[in-house]
Amino acid sequence: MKAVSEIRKQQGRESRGAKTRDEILQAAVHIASAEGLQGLTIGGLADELNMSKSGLFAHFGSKEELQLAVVGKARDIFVREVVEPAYKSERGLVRLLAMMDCWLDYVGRNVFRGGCFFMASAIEFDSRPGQVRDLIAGLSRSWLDALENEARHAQTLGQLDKRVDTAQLAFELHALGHEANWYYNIFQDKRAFDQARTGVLDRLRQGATPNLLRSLGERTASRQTTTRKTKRKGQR
Amino acid sequence: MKAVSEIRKQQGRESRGAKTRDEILQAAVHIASAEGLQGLTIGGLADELNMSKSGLFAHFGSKEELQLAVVGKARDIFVREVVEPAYKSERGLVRLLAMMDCWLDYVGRNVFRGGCFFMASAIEFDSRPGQVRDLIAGLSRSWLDALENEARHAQTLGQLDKRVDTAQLAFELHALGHEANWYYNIFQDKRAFDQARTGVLDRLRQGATPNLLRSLGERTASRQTTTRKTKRKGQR
DNA sequence: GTAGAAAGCGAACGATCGTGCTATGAAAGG
DNA sequence: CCTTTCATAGCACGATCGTTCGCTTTCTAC
Repeated sequence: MKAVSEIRKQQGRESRGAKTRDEILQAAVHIASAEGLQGLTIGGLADELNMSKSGLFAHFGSKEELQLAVVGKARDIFVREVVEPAYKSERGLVRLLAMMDCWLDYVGRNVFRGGCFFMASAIEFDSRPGQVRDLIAGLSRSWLDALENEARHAQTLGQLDKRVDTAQLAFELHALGHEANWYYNIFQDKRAFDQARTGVLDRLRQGATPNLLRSLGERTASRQTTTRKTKRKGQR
Repeated sequence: MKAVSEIRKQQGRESRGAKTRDEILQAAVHIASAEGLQGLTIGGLADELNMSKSGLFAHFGSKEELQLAVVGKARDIFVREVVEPAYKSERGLVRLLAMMDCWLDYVGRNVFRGGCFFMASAIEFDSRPGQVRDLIAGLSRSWLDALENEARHAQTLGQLDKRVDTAQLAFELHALGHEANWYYNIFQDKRAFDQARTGVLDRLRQGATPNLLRSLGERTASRQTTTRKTKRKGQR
């Protein structure tokens, strides 16, 4: 009978197996973000954790199952580090801005060793059919939809001009986030985040209704209608 | 003496070795764009070309050398398919727009099987120090600089407002290109290109001087100050 | 035509890949 | 305490990785 272990699970107390499984995934997610989900190797992962290959393997049964679990773990981390903090802000344009801010922050904090996990794995698996690809695509879609959703809500609140195409806005905001991650990781240059934030504010300002423009203006330095020159801080 | 083969080389006629080497790289570049530069395997590449592993290997001497050659070949293709066509346009904003157009076009034409080669390999190698990474970073930088350069030239021509931060503009245009590639490959949805082009035009329109605005307006459908709703064509 | 260089092939190397099978230790239930 | 279950370890497998070496074929220079 497994009644006790079931109860423990419900109480949040993890069984021994679930605990090491989580430790495995914790390490795996960082390796995968740097080396890729394919470059993540069972032997290498076992070494890093001082475990036997077979003992680790038994937790998943196949490499694909491990990859799926890793993606799931990465999603949990993304939710904890980005989604939840952003969702503390009030709904509407403020939350949309918070979502972008938290996202850029999470990239800059190197939450994953090798940059945003989902961007890396999306590109790695985009031409490799299978469950892993589908899962990644679904999660990417969710985040994109969340951005668009919040933009639409901002419209119903009268904070965003109703003529704005929210799908287009979400696409462009998402593009700025992606570019920041790419630029930061390939050039090791934190200016990427300044530029991304500048772009985000510009996009939002462009569609904001006049009364909201003032409140947004208070949060940041003023900016003329054309893109402002940012002083080069010369960060490597 | 190798005088004759030297002369042949100068005449553009390739030696036998150089010819097969080129065929190898041609195939390698497509595999690498889909499977990654690490997923590109010498045995698999040899199979695809009906060659022996060792015969193929002899052309490069090491896998890293092969990877470097593949990146070089990808650069040649990028120059032929994107840079040269765009550089036929007159300098200034027109050429800047052409650069973005050719770039998006090249992604949509699936010039590389697995999407834009450089985006994939940049993300794959961004946390993997070595010559390959450095080469990719350098080429990425060049393209970004080319965009900024053209924007600056547009300023000297009086086509672009001098207050525009050209680095910021290049960053945002580049972001739209990257996002289009990402979106198209992960969602198999060509609407990515419409959205990217909409964004590009919006960015350029935002910084263009009044007299140029008219000529740009002739090239495309008119568009109010806020982002216009694009009808969903429901592709795939 | 013949010598020598260049190009390509086949077999094999040690390492590492994912994946089984079996044994052993720890924990849990009765 | 005994038994059953679960977590982990050890070992070995076939496949494939990058790489080496020696041999054969093909081309080129004189």
